[in-house]
Amino acid sequence: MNIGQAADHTGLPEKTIRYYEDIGLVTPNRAANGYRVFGENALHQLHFLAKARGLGFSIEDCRNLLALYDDTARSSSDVKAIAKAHVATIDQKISELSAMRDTLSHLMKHCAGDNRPDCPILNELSQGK
Amino acid sequence: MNIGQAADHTGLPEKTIRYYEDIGLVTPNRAANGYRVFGENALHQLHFLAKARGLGFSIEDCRNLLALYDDTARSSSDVKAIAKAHVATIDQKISELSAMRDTLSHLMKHCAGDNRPDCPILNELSQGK
DNA sequence: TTAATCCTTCCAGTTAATGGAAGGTCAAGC
DNA sequence: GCTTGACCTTCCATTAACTGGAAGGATTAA
Repeated sequence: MNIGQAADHTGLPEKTIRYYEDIGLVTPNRAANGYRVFGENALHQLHFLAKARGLGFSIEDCRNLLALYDDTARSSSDVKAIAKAHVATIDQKISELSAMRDTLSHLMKHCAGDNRPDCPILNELSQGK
Repeated sequence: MNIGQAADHTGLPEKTIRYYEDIGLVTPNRAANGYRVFGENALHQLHFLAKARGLGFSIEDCRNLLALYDDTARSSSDVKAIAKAHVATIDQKISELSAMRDTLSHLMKHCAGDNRPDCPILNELSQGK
């Protein structure tokens, strides 16, 4: 299977697949003409990557998860630890974003949003040390 | 005021301040020795930037907000529109992160996290087209 | 005078791709 | 056999918003 089909199969852009090979996440074979050939194994890895990235795991997390997947002597606790750290990161981001959201929507409630220049949003941004 | 003091005042790293000058967000004066000199105006802009960035506005948003701040003939609706778009972006991110979080914590609940290799998290990542 | 800070510019690296140029390969149709 | 178009290759540059570090000039205190 060439890269085009692999892209169709996994939903990953060709560029992304080439990039994943570049950084050593996948290693497709090569045909005599230099084209990448994706066998069942490589395709499987791409699917794995697509899912893991879709869940927000970093590339390095993905690398580690793939290694654990290949390691039949793994401990599930290692996998769970990665997931746990990732959830903590997500929670952190969510709470930061929520705080921003609250502040902003509060300010917006007090901004007339008309053609006059007075604006509580700008006032807030411009004042205070 | 030199860049060190400006950094202390605003909480922004010196590097970041130089970067903001580089991209044209602030334009401090220069002393005879080449050192940057931050007057009241520049310092004020840095505070503004620190707050706006703290609320997650992009650099381009910040550029536009600063321009609106300087424009006394502005319409508050222009400011509000930027804020509104930003809140929409934040909401989008929050919902994506929440979805990831839910999926992950569901998977984690079913992962023993012991020294056995069986792992529902890996199973999920590795299967399904 | 010298050592410790502080300042300068410039170059490279970060994350995870994405865009585009220049060019080789292949399959179909005439 | 040739051309056309789709598909593939590599390589270089760019994105966002900084951050790190090197090399070297300026200032200040002892």
